[in-house]
Amino acid sequence: MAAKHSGARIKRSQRISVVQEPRSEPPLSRERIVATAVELLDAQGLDGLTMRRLADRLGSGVMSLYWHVNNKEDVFDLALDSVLEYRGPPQMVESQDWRGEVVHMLEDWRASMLRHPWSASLLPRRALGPNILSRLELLSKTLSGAGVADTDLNVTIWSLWNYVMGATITRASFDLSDDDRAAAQQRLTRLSERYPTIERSRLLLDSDWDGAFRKGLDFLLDGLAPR
Amino acid sequence: MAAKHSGARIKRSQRISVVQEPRSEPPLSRERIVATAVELLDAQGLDGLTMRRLADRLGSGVMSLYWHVNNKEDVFDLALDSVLEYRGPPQMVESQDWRGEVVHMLEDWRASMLRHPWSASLLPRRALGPNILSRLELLSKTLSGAGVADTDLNVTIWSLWNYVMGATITRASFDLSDDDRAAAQQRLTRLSERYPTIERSRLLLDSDWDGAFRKGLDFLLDGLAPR
DNA sequence: GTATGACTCGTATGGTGTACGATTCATACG
DNA sequence: CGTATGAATCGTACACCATACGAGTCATAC
Repeated sequence: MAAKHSGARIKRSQRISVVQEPRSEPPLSRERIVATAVELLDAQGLDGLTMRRLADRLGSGVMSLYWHVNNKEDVFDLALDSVLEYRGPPQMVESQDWRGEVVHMLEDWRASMLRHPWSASLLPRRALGPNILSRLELLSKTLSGAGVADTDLNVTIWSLWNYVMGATITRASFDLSDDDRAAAQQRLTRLSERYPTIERSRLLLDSDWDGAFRKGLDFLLDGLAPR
Repeated sequence: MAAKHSGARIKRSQRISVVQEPRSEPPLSRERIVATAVELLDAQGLDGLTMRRLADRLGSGVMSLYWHVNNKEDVFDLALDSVLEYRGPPQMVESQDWRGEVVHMLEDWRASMLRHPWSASLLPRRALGPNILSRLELLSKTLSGAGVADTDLNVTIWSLWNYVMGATITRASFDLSDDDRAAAQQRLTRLSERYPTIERSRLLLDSDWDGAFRKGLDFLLDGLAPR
């Protein structure tokens, strides 16, 4: 069999099918599959994506998907990276506000993942796609330009990565289950003699996630800032 | 049907079975199931745990498990929390080194999860069990006692949580696939014109995970330290 | 006209979680 | 001594899953 994905995709002339019943669907393509997979993931979560449902939504047979895609993991990888594109900071001017740029990129990163809550928990488990690598490259360049020593660069980047990933995965998980969180806090209140401090601070009910993310990020950057 | 788990477990008198073929296995119990599930997860990973394999390893029928456990999610929850117990800092003396205590607990937490690499990616997706709540309680108490203002307490705790979770999930995932990482870096080298900075710093090959964790944690604590 | 290769799809296989009902057996009570 | 009760075990069955395989369709190139 020839290589299935030879790079260039051949344009198909419009279909003048007479024998088959008319099918309004456009032809399958990797792009359509990925876009539909993202829809499905957004609607039904990680477990909601099955090849059958994906094919149904595309109006195609299940096995047709495998022409455009190696396997289900492929679908995950492509959907994930398609959601992580970064368009850069708003203003065109060459800003010297490195800290602002870093914060903007990281907040945008987190927002992108929260728009597709399945993506956060997927990212660490899959290979790094081009869009996420671009983000890391930009982060490296900015920090390096801001004076972070080469010997500290990797630690700095991984610290920021860790913080963003932890924050977003946690937020995305807890967000899915407001009831669970209320139940957890209730359980906690019943056990307040065992966990008095986190009960008192209402740790699990604190819902200003965005503010907490920003504040913690500021603290972290304080610690990381070029000395 | 009566409640299946009524708290106290009835001791069974020893089996003097004559009719059945002798079975060396001890009777099923929640504890045995959880312990075996941890074994299986350690050996085969998250996807390796199936109710059938679990029953096989226990020498029991699949459906017998459901007497002791509600469903597969239950098994995950119980296995997860069983792995997160904390025994406290080594010395008995009432230490005033709050920072040392925090670092010790967080490093132990990370180490516990890395001993069972499936646990890290599971933790944010499941409800918080008693052992992890105890860790949070201890963290809260220590920080509060160290002078962190009540208004900053939640942000501080979540920042540490985020950092630890992100670091451990990432480490556990990358650890599973050394080949993948080498392949990724090779791919990166081929694309070094697109990602020059992270190529130069060999971001993906830096393998001093423990040192990086500790250094980043120090930076973070610098930022969080009571001002 | 016919050969090629891009593309689609039906069927089949071996896996999954778990609902349901039958069965075994130790104990409690007449 | 029954016999009734409920804990515990397990076989079977169902619906769903990813995907291997091979057969089919169709536009185009020669």
